[in-house]
Amino acid sequence: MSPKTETSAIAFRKHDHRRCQRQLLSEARQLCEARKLRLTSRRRQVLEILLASHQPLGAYDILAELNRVDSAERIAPAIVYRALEFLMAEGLIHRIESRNAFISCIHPGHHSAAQFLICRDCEQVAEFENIDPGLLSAADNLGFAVDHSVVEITGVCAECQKHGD
Amino acid sequence: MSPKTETSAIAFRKHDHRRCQRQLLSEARQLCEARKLRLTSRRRQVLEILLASHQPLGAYDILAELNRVDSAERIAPAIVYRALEFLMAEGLIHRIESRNAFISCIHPGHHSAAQFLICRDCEQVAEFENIDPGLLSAADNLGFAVDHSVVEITGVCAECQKHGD
DNA sequence: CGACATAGTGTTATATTATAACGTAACTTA
DNA sequence: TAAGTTACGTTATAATATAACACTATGTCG
Repeated sequence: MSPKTETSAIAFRKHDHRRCQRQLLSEARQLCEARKLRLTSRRRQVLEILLASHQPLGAYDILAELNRVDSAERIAPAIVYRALEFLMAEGLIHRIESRNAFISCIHPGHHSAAQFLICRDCEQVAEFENIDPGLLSAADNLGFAVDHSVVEITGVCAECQKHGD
Repeated sequence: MSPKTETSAIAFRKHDHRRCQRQLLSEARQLCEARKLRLTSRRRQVLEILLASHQPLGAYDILAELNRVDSAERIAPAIVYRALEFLMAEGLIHRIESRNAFISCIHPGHHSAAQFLICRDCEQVAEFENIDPGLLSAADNLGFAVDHSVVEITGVCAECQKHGD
């Protein structure tokens, strides 16, 4: 396994997730500061909810979590979608199209193409950077100008295979 | 441009679409016959609507088209979704996750992984077969068992670049 | 043929995901 | 502090998808 794979597939490896979480939040703060953007408390709340795991959450799951934590409020969907829009625009989270869900990015702010391996059993998601050069060269041969890529591979991770489905 | 690319990127090339359409419908019929499956008239209608172009259509677009063509009926969403489910299971169409839409498959019945280049201007979609070997080998190194892949690259095709956006 | 089993369809209702529109609050900067 | 801008809150609704159940068509075996 290459060092690159080690970093990318952190979701599928035991790691100190508290530290992972703190690290990513701190990178997000720095990034917003550098870009003169406001990581408001709503945006931070939504990011923190996503940073809590390497699993994708639906917008309404995030909404439920916000409403659970601060049970005095009754937050509406638009609020969550707006925070998600901001976080995606800044490369702090990704949308998993095949699940209508969102996940924290492990390389915050890199706008490069991401690829995901999604375990359908434990729902952990590993993120990789950089898209298939073969496909890119096919696009290039066609004169196709690439903008955005969605690469989502679903399957069963090694751990879940061990435990049986 | 390789011969493979020529075939795959048919959507981005001038071609006799009538013939393309007839050919794919006939392949679908043969495939269902071979598999002892019923290509009922509903299923055929939905397939034909998708075969009419190399553009993805939403389930509700298909529904509207069914209701337009046979204005006596008032068809419900479930009917369309059921036909789509059958056609996907048999590899006659694909779902484009990044658009919540469906498109006819140009290699009917091959259950192999498909990859798409989607023009955000003309909405034509080119389909390629076989997934990035680099990503597959990363999956393999992790002991990740791949089931299903979603590879959707959005951009602007050569023709639309010429015409300016 | 006729009774049964199964697969497909039609219908109603509802769940899930996402956005539009508009007013208010908070921050920023002169 | 006033004006401009950005973000938030609220209400309503749009767009996408599925569940549940009754009815119909098709196949099949006695």
